[in-house]
Amino acid sequence: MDYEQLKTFLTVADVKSFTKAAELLHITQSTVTSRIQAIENFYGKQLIVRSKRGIKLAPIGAELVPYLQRQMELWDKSKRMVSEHDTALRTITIAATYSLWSLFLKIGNRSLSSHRRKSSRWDG
Amino acid sequence: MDYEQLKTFLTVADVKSFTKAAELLHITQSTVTSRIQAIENFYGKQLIVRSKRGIKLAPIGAELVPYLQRQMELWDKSKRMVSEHDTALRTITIAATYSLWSLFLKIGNRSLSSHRRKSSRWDG
DNA sequence: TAAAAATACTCCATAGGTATTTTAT
DNA sequence: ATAAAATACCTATGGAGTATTTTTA
Repeated sequence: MDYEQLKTFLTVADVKSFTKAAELLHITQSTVTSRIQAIENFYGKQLIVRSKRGIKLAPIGAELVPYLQRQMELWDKSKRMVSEHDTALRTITIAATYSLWSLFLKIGNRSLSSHRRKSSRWDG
Repeated sequence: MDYEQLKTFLTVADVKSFTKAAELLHITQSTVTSRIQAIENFYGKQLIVRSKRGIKLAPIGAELVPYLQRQMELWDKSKRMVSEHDTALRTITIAATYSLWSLFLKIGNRSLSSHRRKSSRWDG
């Protein structure tokens, strides 16, 4: 399970729709489906119940959400730590919880550009 | 970044060797190299300094470790939650920290068998 | 040399897309 | 007919291995 899959799961859990989540995340619905399947395979259990009238979280899925939110927060925090490490600015930590997840999504994720190093290793 | 990459990074950070980490994790050294590179790409920064006499954590890498340990704990906790969800047993939570990481590795990770469901979706 | 990490290369699995199908309203 | 999720299919990327190379002790 990776970062994108986790984000997708939390979004689906929040908006209770695969299609809606896909729009918010700017990916296709089929990608949402496969990411959710990937997470369900990771845990070896169905986390989301697809029923006649829309979807809902399975009990274990609901139980999982706060843990995964916390994990997501840590992930983002660590990303922020790294990206702000050399900017001497000590910025205010935004203590948003992922319960207002969809708001966050509208703000958008500033994509951490994958700046790769050119210099040779072994150069300590 | 995913679970395996994170585990690999923490192992390398612990044993301060790619080769040793590879043995502990039962993967090849080249896989360790590429997983570390993947994490460094994720964060967009070098986390491990390869120097003349072995490797060491870059400052930001060291700063990151406790956060990533916490994240790993949450990950494992969530896996345990799910796998123990239907066994009525309320077992004792093992509150091991990942500072004794290599000990854990010797015990080995019981692989969560990827038990996939056959029944059709849409059957709520 | 010997040991450790990086790299080149290959193979295969997975991820993500488009288009289509299934299911229910 | 509409809407939502699943599936089939294709392509491209990435992951993991083996073997080799580079670098330093």
